[in-house]
Amino acid sequence: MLSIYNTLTGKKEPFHSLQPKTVRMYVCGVTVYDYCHIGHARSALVFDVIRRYLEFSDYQVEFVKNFTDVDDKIIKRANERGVSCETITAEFIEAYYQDMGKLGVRRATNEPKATEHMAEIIELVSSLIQKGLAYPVDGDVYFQVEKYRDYGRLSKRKLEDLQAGARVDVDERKRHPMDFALWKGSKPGEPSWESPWGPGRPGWHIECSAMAMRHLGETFDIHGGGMDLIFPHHENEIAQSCGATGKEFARYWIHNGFVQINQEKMSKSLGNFFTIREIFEKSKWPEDETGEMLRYFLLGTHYRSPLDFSDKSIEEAKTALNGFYDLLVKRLAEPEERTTADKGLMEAIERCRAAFREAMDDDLNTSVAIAELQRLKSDVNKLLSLGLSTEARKIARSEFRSLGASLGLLQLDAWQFVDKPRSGGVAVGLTDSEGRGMVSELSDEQIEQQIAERLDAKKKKNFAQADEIRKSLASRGIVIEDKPDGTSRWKR
RNA sequence: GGCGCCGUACCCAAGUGGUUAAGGGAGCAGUCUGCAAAACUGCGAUGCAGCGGUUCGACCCCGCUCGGCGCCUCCA
Repeated sequence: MLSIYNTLTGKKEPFHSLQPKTVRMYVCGVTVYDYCHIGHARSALVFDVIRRYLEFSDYQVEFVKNFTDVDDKIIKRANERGVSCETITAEFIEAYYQDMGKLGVRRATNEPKATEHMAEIIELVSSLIQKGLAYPVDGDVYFQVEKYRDYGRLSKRKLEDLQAGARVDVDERKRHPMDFALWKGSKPGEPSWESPWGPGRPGWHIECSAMAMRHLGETFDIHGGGMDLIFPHHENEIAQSCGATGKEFARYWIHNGFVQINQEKMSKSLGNFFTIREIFEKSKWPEDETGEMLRYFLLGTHYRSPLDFSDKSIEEAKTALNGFYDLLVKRLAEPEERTTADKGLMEAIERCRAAFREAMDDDLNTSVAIAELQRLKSDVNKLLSLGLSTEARKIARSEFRSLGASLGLLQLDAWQFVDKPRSGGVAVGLTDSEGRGMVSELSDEQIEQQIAERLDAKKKKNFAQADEIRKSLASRGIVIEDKPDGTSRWKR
């Protein structure tokens, strides 16, 4: 039974979907005016994993993630560049897909844009005015927070407390300083849509309410986003949505913790951020491996805890991943007739499966889930030396694959090599390599040739020459491992 | 000023009112090996920021102190 920490109640709660076997969830996406940084990556990844795990648990998931494509910052960027807002948003939506794709973040089942939901937004604002929860002023429309009883319920704040520390500009036209814009009258040169209050554009919060309700209904299961969205964004969404429908909006509110740099929140305003593409560009590893390293690193900490980003932590993820992929390759390279430990494998798998589920069921404890995968890795390595049949190896492989899939890990092509050995050698793809660029200069055949020469030298006890060849290959990123039977395997 | 979070070994990071405080990385020692590499085995917090309290018993509950962070404005 899955239980999830619900920001709304401040507790871990058993998860029950509204409709059996179906989960409807909405996650706040990004405002598309710039490249995404690792913080965005973490958020996207967390909800990607929640979605994957729900599917792994036999739910059908209707997953809606929006793009905010009308916003001050977009307008600003468009003006700076002298292009249209559409040009900007199209560019960064494309970049988003590229970056998240590299991280293995699957696309949501629905990815709506604010600009495509003006009718729903205007309708929602109108109904709030009708209900006396909002008021128009000079082409703007504001939500009147004092009229909504439960304002502050999500962020656990009282209106008075908010006011005391408020750093918002005093606007004479607002009835209460915390009243927020549902609709903004447009200034000349800004994108605008016709409305009962004149030409304008929606405020930030209303678009999410409108899109969520349009695609998931008035009440749905999960609403997620980064912790910084709790206030005011999600608080306002609740006020608008519940205010308009009189019904509950989202039932479970899930928020992920921040990525930090040296213990400080990573953010645009602090300037201490790394973009996703920057990390891929700087990485000395191939793209899919870098993606998985990042993913492993980001899932190594519980999703609600802060997470410090550093090069070192990424490298550590690499080392840990090597262990997994190396195991898969090993199983391939050494086919086996014996079945001595087959039974032990089944027990190990059963144990792992149960522990893995238990961990994930406990508020998505990916740290423990990964630890269980590690334990299985260790178990299998031990059993392997006792003797696992080819069939058993296949079973173990698919177990790693299926458990890994719910985290989006261990899905790399390297895995496929298990079925297709490459001329005696094995390309692992995850190894330490200096001068990776030179690797491609050596074909598999050339490498095999070198290895044959080395084995020959070894047979003649000419270890100096054998070591020389090994060294030479190593300098080109080829690592040789001698097997007990006198042959060698290699990897890049 | 208000609301909230965190402080676990060299590093990262789970966790529980009471059996050995997960797992990974690094390190050291050993098995294997011509030597390596990989794998395996062993070692590694008598203690979970500090001080009090509750309790038969606390790292886990309560209070205080110190240190770090977040939100209250746009923010994943």
